[in-house]
This record gives sequence, structure tokens and C-alpha cells, in this order.
Amino acid sequence: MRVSQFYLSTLKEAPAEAELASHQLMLRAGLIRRLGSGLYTWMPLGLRVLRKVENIVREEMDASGAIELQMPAVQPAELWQESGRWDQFGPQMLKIKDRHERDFCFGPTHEEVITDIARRDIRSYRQLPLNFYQIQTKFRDEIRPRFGVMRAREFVMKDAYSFHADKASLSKTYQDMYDAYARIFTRLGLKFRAVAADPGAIGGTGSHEFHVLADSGEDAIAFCPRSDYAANIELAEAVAPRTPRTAPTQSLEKIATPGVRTIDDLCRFLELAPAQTIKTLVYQGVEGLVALLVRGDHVLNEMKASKLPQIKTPLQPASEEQVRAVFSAGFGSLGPLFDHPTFIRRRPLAQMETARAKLTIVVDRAVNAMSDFSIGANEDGFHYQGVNWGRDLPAPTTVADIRNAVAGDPSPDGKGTLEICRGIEVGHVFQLGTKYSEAMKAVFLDEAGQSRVMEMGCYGIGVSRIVAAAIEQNNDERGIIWPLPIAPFALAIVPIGMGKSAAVREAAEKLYTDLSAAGIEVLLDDRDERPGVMFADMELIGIPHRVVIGERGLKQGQIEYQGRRDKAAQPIALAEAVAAVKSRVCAG
RNA sequence: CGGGGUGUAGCGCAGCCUGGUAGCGCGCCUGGUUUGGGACCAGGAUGUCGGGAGUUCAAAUCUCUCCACCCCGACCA
Repeated sequence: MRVSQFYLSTLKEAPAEAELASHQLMLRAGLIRRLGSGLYTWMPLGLRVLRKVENIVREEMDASGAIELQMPAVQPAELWQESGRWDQFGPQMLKIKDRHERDFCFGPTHEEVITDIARRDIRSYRQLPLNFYQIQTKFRDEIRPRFGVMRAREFVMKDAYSFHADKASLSKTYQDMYDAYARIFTRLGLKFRAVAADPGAIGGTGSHEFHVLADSGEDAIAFCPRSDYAANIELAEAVAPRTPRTAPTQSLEKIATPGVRTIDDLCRFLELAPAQTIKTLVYQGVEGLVALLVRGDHVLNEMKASKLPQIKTPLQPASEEQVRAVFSAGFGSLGPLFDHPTFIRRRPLAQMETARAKLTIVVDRAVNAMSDFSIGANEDGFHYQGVNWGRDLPAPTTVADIRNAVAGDPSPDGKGTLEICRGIEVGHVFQLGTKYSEAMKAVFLDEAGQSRVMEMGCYGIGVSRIVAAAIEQNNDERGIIWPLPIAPFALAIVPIGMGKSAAVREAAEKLYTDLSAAGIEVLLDDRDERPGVMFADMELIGIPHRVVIGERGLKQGQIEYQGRRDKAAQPIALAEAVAAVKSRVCAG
């Protein structure tokens, strides 16, 4: 490709709307242009990258035995009403009406459509298993689209859905997909990690996410460097501390803490470490309120909390009024000392009793192991210090894992200590089970002639997100550094003064022709711009390999080669240029 | 949805407080000189100052309202 016949539109300055490196670079390099919130045009250069990602995904899906099809982006409401998700999916789904006022949605996902296909087409166990996939545009009306195509509303996704006669077959395909995903992200040249994940809203049993590792990632991953344990922080088990509760050394003391509202305030006021305090978080329970006790330096895990049998779903914090009615204190001075004689002063006991009787207290494992800690006194402006379970108040009866794991926690597999890193979720595999096939009556006849519900799996890859994630992981102050497999071009030829010098022009043209014929994707910068402009552009758009041809070198029969990550250029004899460049490009 | 911020030429911004009819850099166009790291000289084009309403002799500037976009939050009591 010649630059003069292509379309490059680079920007010197990043548009103010972009914060993240990949977003800024995608705009500056002219890969994408924004149309509206979460809506992007893929410009020619960006589209080349997107297609490369798609093709790698397609090749590996095909190789794994999946079969490509394409479903409509617009889907009738009836299917979604049948699965129960028309209302359940919520405002993320873009609902539209046709001219007859019939309801449709722009598909946020395709379980319903594919299950409809399966129930119409598949009759016998002999037809199973099957794994269909498509690469297609989805629309999800995100609560807050951001970071360009990283979290866009309209985006390209590879989604696959498998159908099985039994769970064993589902497990096998699930494993096949897991392996295919590992191959895909390896081929894309990305540093990634597969992590155990929560099946979430889509439902089902087993689930893994694939994350591209990047500090700017929106997800936190807990992993153990000494084993293969890795899980999304939402799921990672926070086990009890290695050291059990120690005997009390301090005496109980009630302290006036005027104006103290947060754990930070408390620690400053009492000169304590947050790990010596307990925060009391109050939520709506199935019956009455539920107090969740988490160590001051820990973070409540909402997903774990919402799964507690005592908690009313969806997880909803108690109001200040509700809290006051039970604890006789407001936020900032709450604590668990329910049987302590100093508990509750301000209100008549009778009024308290009913609400109090219904209160449940759930204690995190780490809290259970604490001694000599500090908590709210259930009286505005007062805290207790030197509190100990079993002495000042009863030992906790309900202990559960309700917090996020943190770096330094013991690994749940017992093989070391957890570390935390951040990642961008680019793939997710689920074992759905029969959630959709049952709701939509996708059945088949087994060997015995019995009608049975199909087992299902589903497998997604965020194709457009991968482009952003790849940049997030591969860039420097000059711009993008594409991994070769997804680079829009493998090699840039930069001729210097080609308008003036016939020798430069001829050498550049010949090299362009020869290298193209050798199967290399070459971008020839034939704009006759000043060298600095061409260098800056080729670096910004991230072409992995570059050859510079100038009169200066040609006089010695030489051209220059420089890899995008190299510090300096190295001379190459013009006579051997094709072979020399080809070997470098093929080396990666 | 809550909080904060921004909207002025294609991009980045100043001007707004203190009202007098719009400017800078980059980019773009023409001509010339340049050509190994985002050139230089000369000339030039481009704005319903986000929309609407109001105040005023006069509004980019003040007031109201709507819209769009960005950031943070929507666990941390």
C-alpha cells in the first residue's frame, strides 16, 4: 500500500476527550473517530487491525471445530420474553419499535436467537454436539461508556454457543474453547491470564475470564505466583488469616470520638492502623437488617455479600433512618456490641426490640480472627477500643467470606500468597447448563428415544476491545507498537527526498515491489514529506518494522533497518535488502 | 442516577471575572525556498462562540433553560 493511495489522518495532539493511552493513541493515529457517546467509526487503518484480530479469532475457532454463521443484529421481543430476559436484562438493552409498533431490540447478545435455531433444527443426539459462532456488532447501552472502544456501546464481539447431549460433552467443548482462547491470545501477541470468574448475569455453572494484563484494566485479578491459581477479585476466596485470634491484651475502653465518621477519621483520631478497626456495613436482609463486619482496611465484596442467604437481593444498603431505629446511632458510630450493657440508651427499649431481634450479624473471617480492636459504640460520637470477642461480646456465630481478597492473603489453594494485578477482560467462557434450553424448550431425542433438554455453553471474545487492549499493553511515548500479527502493515518504507532523487525513488519502488511480492505487507510512504514527519507518523501508527532509504546511504549501497522497539537503525546492503528485511520481519 | 468539569475554526487552547461584536499555536489553501527527526518566508481561507430564551443601546462574556461530551462516584458509614 502506498500512503498516497491510502488514508492516514494523524493528529499531533490528543483530543481532550481521551484519557487512557490507548484511547488517545487510537484517535491520534486515526484508527477510530467518535460519532457519539460509545459510538465509533473504524477508519481504514483501524479497520485493518480489527480485521486481523477477527481473522485470527476465526481461524482458531474454525480449527477448534466451531462453525461460523451470522444471526440478525435486530431481534424480536418475543424471544426475549420467552427466556424472561426482556425485562430482566434492564436498561442495557436498546429496545426499538418497527413501523407496526412491534417491539425489537438491537441484540446485546444472542443466546435467545441461537437457542431458537437449535430447537427448530436439532432433533437427535446424533446431531450433537454443535458449536456455532459469529463475529458481529453488538449494542449494549452501557451505564458509562468510556475509554473509546474499550467500553463502547456498539462493539464487535465473537460469540459462540455450543449444544450438547450431556454435561460431559459440554465440559469437553468448554475445555476446547478454553484452549482455543489461549491459542488466540497467544497468537495475538498479548500478555494474558485466564482466571476463574463469576458466571454473573448470564447464569450457569463454570466460567473463566481471559484478561489482557494492563495497569489501566478495569478488573482486579488475584493470582498466586507459586501455583496456577488465578481468579477475578469478585470471586477470589479470601481465606482466614494464617494466625488465629490472639488473647486480649487491652482492656475495654469507651472513647468520645467527636466528628469521627470514617475509618480514616477513626485511625487518625485514635492513632490506630485500619487493620485494628472494624467497619459495620448495614444492608437490607431477607428479614430485618443485616450488619456485615469487615476489617477497616478491607473492602466488602458485594458479589459475595449478595449471595449470603440472609441478604435480600439485589444488595441494597440500609437507610440512615433504618440504621438509627436499630442501633440508636447513625453511620460512623456503628458496632456489633449488642449484648453489652452499655448498648442503646437513647430510645425506649420496646421500640428497639422488634427491629433488633431481626438484625443478623455476619462477620468476615478476618474479623473473626481479630483481638484488641476498635469499633463504633452505637452511640453518636463514641467508639470502643480494646474490644475482644468472647470477653466484651459473644464470639461471632455467623462467619463468612464477604470481603475482597488482598495482596498478601494466603492463596486459597494453600500454595503461597496472593498477589493482585489488573486486567482488561477480553474473553469469557461459560458453561450455561440448561438455563436457556429449558426456558425455550430446546430438546432432542436421546438414544433411548427420550426427550431431553440440551446442555449449552457460550463463549465470547471482545474483538474490538482487543485492539484497544493491545495498544494499552504495547505503546511508548512515540505511539503504538503493534504486535506483528495484528499490525496494519508489517513494514514501513520511508524514502527520503524521493521527489528529488531518482536513485531514492527507484530503490524505494523496487524494494516496495519486491517485498510485497515476498508476501510482506508494506506501507510505502511516498508522500515526499520531510523525514521527521514520516518518521513520526510511522512510529505513531505503530508499524513494527521500518526501512529508510536516503541518498546518503545509497552512495554506499546501503539502506537502514530499524525495528519499532530498537534504539537505533542498522545499515543493510541494498543488494541483500529483500532477504535481510524479510528475515527480520519474519522473526517477529 | 449523584457529584464535578468542559463546550470558542479540523485539533489543542486564550478571551468570560470587569459586556463594546473574536484571537493564538498546530493543521489547511496559494506562491517560493527547503529536505536525515513533526521546516522557513510571504500571502490567504475557515467560527450560527453547543441550542433556545431573557437582561441590555450592545452578550462569547450576565441570567435562566435545554443539549452534548469528559472525569469521579454509584462497596468503604
